[in-house]
Amino acid sequence: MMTSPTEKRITSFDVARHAGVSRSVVSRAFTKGATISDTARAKVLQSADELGYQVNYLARGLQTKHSNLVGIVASALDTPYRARQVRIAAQECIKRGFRPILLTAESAVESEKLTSLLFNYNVAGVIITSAEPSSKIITECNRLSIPIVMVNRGSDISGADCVQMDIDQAGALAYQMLNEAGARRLAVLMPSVESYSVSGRARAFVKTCKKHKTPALIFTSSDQSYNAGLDAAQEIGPRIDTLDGIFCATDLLALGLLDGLRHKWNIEVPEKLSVVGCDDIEQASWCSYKLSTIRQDADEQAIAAVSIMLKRIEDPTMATQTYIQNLTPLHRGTTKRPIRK
Amino acid sequence: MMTSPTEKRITSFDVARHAGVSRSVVSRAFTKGATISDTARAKVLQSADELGYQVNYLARGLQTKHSNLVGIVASALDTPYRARQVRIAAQECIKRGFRPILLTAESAVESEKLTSLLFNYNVAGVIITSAEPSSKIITECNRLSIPIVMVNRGSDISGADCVQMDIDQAGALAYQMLNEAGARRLAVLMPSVESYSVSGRARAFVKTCKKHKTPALIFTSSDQSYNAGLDAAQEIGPRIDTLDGIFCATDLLALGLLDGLRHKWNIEVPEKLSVVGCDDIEQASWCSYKLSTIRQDADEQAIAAVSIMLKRIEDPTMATQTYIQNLTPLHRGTTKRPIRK
DNA sequence: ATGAAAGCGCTAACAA
DNA sequence: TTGTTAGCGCTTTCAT
Repeated sequence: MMTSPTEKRITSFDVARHAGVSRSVVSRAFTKGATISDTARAKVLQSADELGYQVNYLARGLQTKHSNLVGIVASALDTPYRARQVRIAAQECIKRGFRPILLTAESAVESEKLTSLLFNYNVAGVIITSAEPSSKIITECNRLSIPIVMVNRGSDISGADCVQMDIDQAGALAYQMLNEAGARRLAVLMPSVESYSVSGRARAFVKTCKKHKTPALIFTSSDQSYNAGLDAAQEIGPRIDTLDGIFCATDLLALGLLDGLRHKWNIEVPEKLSVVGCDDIEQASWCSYKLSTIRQDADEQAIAAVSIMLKRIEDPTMATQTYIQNLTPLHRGTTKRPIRK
Repeated sequence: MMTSPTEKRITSFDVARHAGVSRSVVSRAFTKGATISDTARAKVLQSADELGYQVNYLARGLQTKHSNLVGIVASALDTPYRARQVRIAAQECIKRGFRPILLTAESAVESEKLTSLLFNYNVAGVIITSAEPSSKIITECNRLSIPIVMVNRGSDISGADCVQMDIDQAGALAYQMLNEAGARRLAVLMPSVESYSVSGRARAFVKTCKKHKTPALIFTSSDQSYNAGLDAAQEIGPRIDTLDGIFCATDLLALGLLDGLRHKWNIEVPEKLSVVGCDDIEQASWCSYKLSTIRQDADEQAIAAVSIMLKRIEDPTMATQTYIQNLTPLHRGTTKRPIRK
C-alpha cells in the first residue's frame, strides 16, 4: 500500500485535482440527486477510491445545517429489555443512514445535562427511552425544532411524539390472565418510584381489579430489578395465605419474586400462587422460570420510534403522533390454566 | 420565555454582539485554558445563557481537526455481559468529555463497513468489542492514525491497543475449580465458531487438563447463547455417566446447559456433575442457578479500554499496550466444595 | 454539466 | 487581554 508518509487527510480538493475536475463536481459525486454526468461521477469515485477519500461529515453538516447524527438517551442500558430496545434502535438508525450518539442517563438531572450536549452536534433528532427525562428537554428541543420521540413516557407533555405500550390493556390483560388461572385474591408488585409505563400498568391493573370487585393488595419494591423482586418475597412470603395471584410490573421483578418465593419460602408457583410479569424479556422464557407474562415487543417499539423520528425530520410540521403498541398475553408456567384447555 | 420567532440558530457572532466583544473572546470563553479575563468570560457566559447559545461542535471540530466523537463498535449488544460493557464504556466516554457513536455490528463484513462510516466523522478513537472485527479496520485506522482499542480480541494484529482477559488463567482456574470440587472426568462446552476470548479460554482449559493427565471431552455448541447451552444438554445428558465436571465457555451457555440437564434430564447439579461458567453475568447469581463461575469484570474492562484510548489520543506515539485483566474464581452452588471448607 | 466564489460557525495565528 | 484575519472542508447559488 503506497500511502504517503505525510499524515495529511485527503480532501475533496485532492480528489478534484486527481480526477481533473473541480471541487464542486467531487461534491456532487457524493450527493445523490445532484446533477452530474455519469462519466464525471465514475472518474471521481475512482479517484476517491484510489486516494482513500471519505467525505467529512463535520464540514458537510456545517454547510447543510444538519448532521446525520441522532441522539439515543437511555437509562439502565444493562437491563435486558432496554438493551434490546437500544440495540434495535441503533441498528435501525444506522440502516436509515443516521449515526446514533448513545447517552446513558441514570437520573433526571443527568439526562437533562446530557441531552443539552446533543445540541452541540446539531443532532437531527433525539430518542429518549430513559425512565425520567425532564420535560425541559422537550421545550428545548422544540425551541431548536429538533424532533424528539419519547418511548414509554407519558404524552402529557405536548410537542413530542410518543411510542408507548397500552398501559390500560396491560392492566386488563394481567387481570384476565390471573382470573383465567383461577386467582381471586389478587395483588400487584410495583416499584415505589413513579414512572409512566411501569407505575401506569400497575395502576391500570389495580383499577381493573376494582372494577371487577376484587380489590388488589399493593406491594412496593425499591426499584424494578431482580433483587428488588427478591426482597419483596420477604414481605409477600408471610402473607401468602391471603393471596393466590400477583401481577409484577416488570419481568425482572417477577423473576426475583419467583426465586424468593420458591427458594426462600418453599412456596410453589403456580400451585400456591399464580404470577404474571410484564415485558417478556428473554430470561422469562428460561426453563427455570417459564414466566407467564405480557409481551411488549421491544423491536417493534424501537423501529416505530426511529421511523416516527425520521418522518418528523422530513416533515417537521406533521401533527404530533402517539404510537400505541399492542400487547400479547403469554401463558407459560406460572399461571394455572383452566381445565377446559 | 422570550424566544424570537425566527428559527435562526444562535451563533458566536450573536453572543459577541450581545456581550459587546469580538467573536474570539466568545470562543475563548468556551475554551478552557484560553487567555481571557474573568470579567469578559463572565459577560460572555451571561450573554450566552440569555440567548441560549451552544457551541457548534461540528464547526469547532472542523477547525481543531478532531471531533470529540468516539466510535464504539459492539456485537450482541443485547447480551448481558456486552450490554454492561457498553454501558460503562459509554458512560466513561461521556464523563471524559467524549460522545460515543454506537455501531452495532453482527458480522465481520458489517463491522468493516460500519467502521468506515466512523471516518466520516473524524472520530477521535474507536473501541471495538465485537466478536469478529476485520483486521482491515485496524490498518485503516492506522493509516488515518485513529487510536483503536480492541476488547477481548487477540493482540495478533499489531498497531492496536488491547484489553483482554487472561485466557490461560481462565483455563487454569476452570480446571482448578472443577478439581477442587472433586471432578476428575472433565469436559468443556464451547461454540464451534472461533473467537479469541471464548474459544481461547476453552482451549486453555483443555490444555491444562492435558497437562494434568486428565484429558477433557469437547462438546461444541452452535453459538454462545442460552439456547445453545440448552441444546447441548441433548448431547451431554446421555453421556452423563462418563463425566463429573464441565467447563462452559460462557455463563449463558452454562445457564442453558444447567436448565437442560435439570429440567429435561433430571440430572442433579452439582451432585452428579459440577458446572463452571465464565464471565459472571448478573443472571449467574440468580437463586435458580447460583452458578459457580470465573468472573471477568466488565466495568474494569470498559474503563480500561476508554482510558487507554484517551491516553493514546493524547500521545499517539505511545508504545502499543495490552491490558491483561485478572480473573476471580467464584464458587457458588454448581460445584461441590471440599469438606475441609 | 461544470466551475468560480461565497460562506456555514468556529478557532488560531498574529498584531495591537 | 483583546480584536483582526485567515482558513478548516464542504455545499451551493450563480454564471458559463
